Amino acid sequence: MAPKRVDRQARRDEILSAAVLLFAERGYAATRIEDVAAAAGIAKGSVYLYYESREALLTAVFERWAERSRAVVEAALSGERPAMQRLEELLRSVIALLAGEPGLTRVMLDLWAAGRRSEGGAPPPFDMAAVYREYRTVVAALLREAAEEGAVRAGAGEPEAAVVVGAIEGCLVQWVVDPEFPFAEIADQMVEVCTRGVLRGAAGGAA
Amino acid sequence: MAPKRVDRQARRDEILSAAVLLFAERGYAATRIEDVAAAAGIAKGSVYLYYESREALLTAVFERWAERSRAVVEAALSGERPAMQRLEELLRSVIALLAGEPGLTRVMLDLWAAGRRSEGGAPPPFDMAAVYREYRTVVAALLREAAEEGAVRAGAGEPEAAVVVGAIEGCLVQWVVDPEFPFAEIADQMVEVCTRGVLRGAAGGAA
Amino acid sequence: MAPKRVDRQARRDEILSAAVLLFAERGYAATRIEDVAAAAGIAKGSVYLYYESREALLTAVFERWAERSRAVVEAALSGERPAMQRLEELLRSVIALLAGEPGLTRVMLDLWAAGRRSEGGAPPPFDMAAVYREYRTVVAALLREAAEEGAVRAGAGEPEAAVVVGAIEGCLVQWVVDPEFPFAEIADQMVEVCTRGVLRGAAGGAA
Amino acid sequence: MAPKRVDRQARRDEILSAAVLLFAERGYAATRIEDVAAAAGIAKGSVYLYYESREALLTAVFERWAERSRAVVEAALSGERPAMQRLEELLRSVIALLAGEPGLTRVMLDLWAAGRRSEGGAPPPFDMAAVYREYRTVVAALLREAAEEGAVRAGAGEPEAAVVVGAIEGCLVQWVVDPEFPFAEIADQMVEVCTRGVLRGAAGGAA
DNA sequence: GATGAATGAGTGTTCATTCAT
DNA sequence: TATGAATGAACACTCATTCAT
Repeated sequence: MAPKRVDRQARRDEILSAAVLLFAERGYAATRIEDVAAAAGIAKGSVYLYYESREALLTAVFERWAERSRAVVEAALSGERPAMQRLEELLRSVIALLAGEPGLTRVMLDLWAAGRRSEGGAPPPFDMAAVYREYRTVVAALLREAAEEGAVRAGAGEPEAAVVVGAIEGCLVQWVVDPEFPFAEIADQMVEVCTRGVLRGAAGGAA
Repeated sequence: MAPKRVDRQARRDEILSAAVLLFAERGYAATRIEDVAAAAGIAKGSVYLYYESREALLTAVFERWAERSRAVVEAALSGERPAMQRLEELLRSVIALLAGEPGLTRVMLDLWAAGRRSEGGAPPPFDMAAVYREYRTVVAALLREAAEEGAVRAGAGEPEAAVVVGAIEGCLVQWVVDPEFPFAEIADQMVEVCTRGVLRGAAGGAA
Repeated sequence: MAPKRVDRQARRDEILSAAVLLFAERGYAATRIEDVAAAAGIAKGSVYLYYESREALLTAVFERWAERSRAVVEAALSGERPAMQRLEELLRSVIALLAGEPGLTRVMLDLWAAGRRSEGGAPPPFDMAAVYREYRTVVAALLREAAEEGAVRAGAGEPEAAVVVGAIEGCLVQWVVDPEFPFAEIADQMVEVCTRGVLRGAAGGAA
Repeated sequence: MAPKRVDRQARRDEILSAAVLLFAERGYAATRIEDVAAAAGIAKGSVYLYYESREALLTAVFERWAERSRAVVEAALSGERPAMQRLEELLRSVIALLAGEPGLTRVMLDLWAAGRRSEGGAPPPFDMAAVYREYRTVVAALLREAAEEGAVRAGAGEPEAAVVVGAIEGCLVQWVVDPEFPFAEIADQMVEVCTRGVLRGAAGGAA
């Protein structure tokens, strides 16, 4: 009549954090449920009280990241500043988010990979492609707005947005592949190259 | 001469091609040695006559790709054109290489992932980080050269190079994650954004 | 008196009934303690307040059935009618019992199976063989009595009793294996075949 | 080029025999794949080279038994003797088959049980009910034929057939549950009770 | 060289049972 | 007494690798 009380969500988070740590360290493929359990300080079977399966853990990582990502995007977009300013802010926010969560970020590789899956049967448990689609849409919208405001070259659209998004993700890749890579430290250059390019005599106002 | 050699190499290549195909399709983790053997039209055990282990196959994929990559870089760098022209050519070549080998390219995910590995013991069987380091070095060198020629903003160096390299890799990611993504079709925008940025009136007639 | 007792027994019965239902539906092997608990409307752990173990549940099913069975046998045997009449009554009672408790009956399979068990170590928790031994003994006794009364062929004994008992159990098997099988509906034929056989010109009085 | 040769069917049979032995001894539920492998003198994984799954092993037992059963039935039915003679022969053959394969026979329990399965999803992997349906059909046909020949009571049909079939299965149950039970030894009584019943003076010299 | 049967370590998942509340 | 979270032994199945032929 006095059932044991447990903060389910808290426990879920603990487990997930342990999983993120391990996934980041050695990758999803090399991480056993038992490792996660041990890292979370519980028994193997207990993981299943909170997550349906090993894959559900990866999905949860995706969700944690997607949530963070969404929050950052929304925060960056609100406000009345000029579009270009909001874009720059968005880029800096995303970079800061990624730089601030190295664990979550290094799992990205596995999230990208899990988005695939064919043959086997089961469809991917989450839609990574949609995330990038949305990023591009948002950035493209800002670019168009900025073009209207005269700040950006007319005609800039999704392709340009893809490159901007890509620049960040691509730096991320370099960081994931090489922890020495100074991802956080080159935020300025990411923004600058995206806005002004590398050529000399680039237009004034930006960055 | 060494007819056996020729034969042997041919067979190695066949197997590797089969492996690339499968790795691209379903990922390294989901590809069994037996699948590779079947796709190559040989028996499971025979794979081991040509490759030490399953992982050696992935390493070989890396090597095939690194080789192609090196060739492209070298080709793009030679010649006497202005540095900026060579850089643009390099970017276009790399993009063309990637776009032209979708299979190899989609394995990139697994190559990135295999570059990690800790705890387990064995060190990564190949050094992905080195590849990007080299890319950056080459691009940075071109940027500096171009700066001396007055084409590029003074001070551009490794960080800017990282962003340029990242832009391509980041678009690659979007393509790998979403086969619908028009990677090859946005080559121009990759180059343009990297060189001139998105701002209006940025850098003159270049690119 | 012992209100707790009453309560306790009532609860035990509820749980057991839930178990019988589930065992009948999907078999003992496929029935989890948690299923039983849920079906009984209590928590998993509470089952253990009433039954030592999962196996104890099966044993209790056996006991419930053995009890019913014993009651029926005793009821059928009492009285002063001719032995043959008592035998027929016994058969009909047992058939009615089984037909009237489809749930309990369909668990028979698991009770038979649990009677085995070797190697593992623990001896069977209840003695199914003894039940059939007793059935045979009772029936054989009736047959002998009936023989003395001139109703039954002289010499009929345990073997004949086994066949009579078997006829019922065998029909039961057909029913358990195939719910469409009209077990209850062929009570007459079970009795008739056992007493008069199938041959033409069988002696009068029976059935 | 000289692939190892193995008599696949022979190996399958060896494994199956080992399985039958163990299933008979301790039941399907208590028999681990590893036990079967050990009993067959091979490694765990090798079992899977010959059988898809643990359940496939049980299905194979069913098939081995169904095959034997079918052969016996066919053999008993052929010939030109009076129907009643063929029926008796059929009964004796089936009894002999069962008595001669104690292992196979004691697995019957698990075959009966596996014929059920609900809820879980997957349909039963084989159809035990169909076997008994066929038995009844065959016996009923013989009874009708015998009735036309004047040997059997007019009107005897499926219900009577069910009882006859049941008598054998029911004795089987008693044997399975109690290895001491003299199944083989009471063949005569099974036949006699089924044909002439137990009543005195019942049906004349038949059987 | 080529084969594919054999191996057995490795792992996700289940579930009876325990026990703190 | 009742609960249900926690445990961890158990087990089916997979697959890289080996090796007899």
